[in-house]
Amino acid sequence: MTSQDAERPEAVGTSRRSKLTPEREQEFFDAVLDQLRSCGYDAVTMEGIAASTRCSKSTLYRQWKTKPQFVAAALRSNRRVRFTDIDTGSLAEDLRQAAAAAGEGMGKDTGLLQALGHAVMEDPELKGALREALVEPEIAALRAILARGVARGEVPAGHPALEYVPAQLFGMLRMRPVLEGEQADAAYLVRFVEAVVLPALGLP
Amino acid sequence: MTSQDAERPEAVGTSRRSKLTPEREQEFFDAVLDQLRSCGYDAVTMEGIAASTRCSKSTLYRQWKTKPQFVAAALRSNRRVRFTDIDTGSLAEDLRQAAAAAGEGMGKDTGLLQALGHAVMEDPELKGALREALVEPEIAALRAILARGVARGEVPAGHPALEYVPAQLFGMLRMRPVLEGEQADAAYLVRFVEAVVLPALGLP
DNA sequence: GTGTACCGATACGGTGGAGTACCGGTACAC
DNA sequence: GTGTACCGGTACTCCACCGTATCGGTACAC
Repeated sequence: MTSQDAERPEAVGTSRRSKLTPEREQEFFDAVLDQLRSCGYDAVTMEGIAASTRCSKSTLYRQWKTKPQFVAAALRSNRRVRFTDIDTGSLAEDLRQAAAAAGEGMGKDTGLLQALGHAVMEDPELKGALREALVEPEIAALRAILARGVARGEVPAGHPALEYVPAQLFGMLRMRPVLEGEQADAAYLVRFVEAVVLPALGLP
Repeated sequence: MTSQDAERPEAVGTSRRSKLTPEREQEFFDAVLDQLRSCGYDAVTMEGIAASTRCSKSTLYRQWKTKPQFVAAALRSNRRVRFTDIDTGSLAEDLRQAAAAAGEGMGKDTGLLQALGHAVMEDPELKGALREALVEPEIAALRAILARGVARGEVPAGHPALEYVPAQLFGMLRMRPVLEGEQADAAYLVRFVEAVVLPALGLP
């Protein structure tokens, strides 16, 4: 219960006005993201977050001016790319691993994408944070995988199926729950890659 | 403006208590659907719908007990399938036409799907209405197209890419706006079908 | 020890939407 | 013509949330 900061090496000489530790801040963000995923954007309330993290609304409003800014900050805190480490030397295998990685951990990010749906339309800051935190890094990493495959000569440059690969992966991830009522897990996505993506690219 | 019922054969002997004509009812539903598409579920308010259709909240609440029930009724009124008329005798051409049809008119339905995102989680009635009105009919029609192709021998039965076709189409429709910021129009979807779906099925 | 500045709690004003209640008008039945 | 039942309008209660203000407690600086 008490402030369990122990030592916090980065916050020594610098002028950190807020006494909130980064860990504490992350607690807020995690609460926001959980709430977003489970109940949608409108269900994220400053009062709810304050209550569930045992802080006060004042504290939240001291750090972030408005709710959209708060949510945007939480999104940015979530930035982390899953596809960057993938580089097996074979495009087919890279794509399989990307599919597996997507299935493993990305139900979460897809949930966020879903939750923010229309809220994004109205607040440009939210929109920017969403793209910056979730969409663009993953897309870029995926395109890098594809570019390496092209550079190795596995697929001819400009192959018409190339441009659709990222959207296909994300699309399947997003649509399977809607169409079939089941999560798009790693096994499903790997099967999809092997049944559709690889053949479309002319790979075995 | 006046009650333009003319004749309404179904409402003769039976006890139709409400004096609302079906056309009037459809006005309400259209307002709900428009609002859903443009601003999301939480933006649909009984007061807003009442105002924009020049009826009174009382009227709405006389017909439907709660807002979710009202929205569900509106969804069900929207049921209409777009893919059923497609049957050119060639699977490739059928899929091209389906893609075009999807691009033409279905930004609308996809908008609904998006708008209802999480609201669906909380109200089973809404969830049922959504599936019943939007998801299942289109999927079924698409599967029928595929089954005809299989029956004609254009694609071997059990081809692994078959099961993914509906999700692919819906997925692209849904993800392009997110990933590229542009609508997935008919031309885009037809190109996608030709670049990915047909090759994956082993069609020219 | 003293000061300062932040934290957590709580109370408050303001807004907006869900439902409800009531009322006058009117179309249709008979 | 009279009655009935529904429609549209409006006013109302209730409630949840945003964002602000105020206050006591306390950790840390010096």
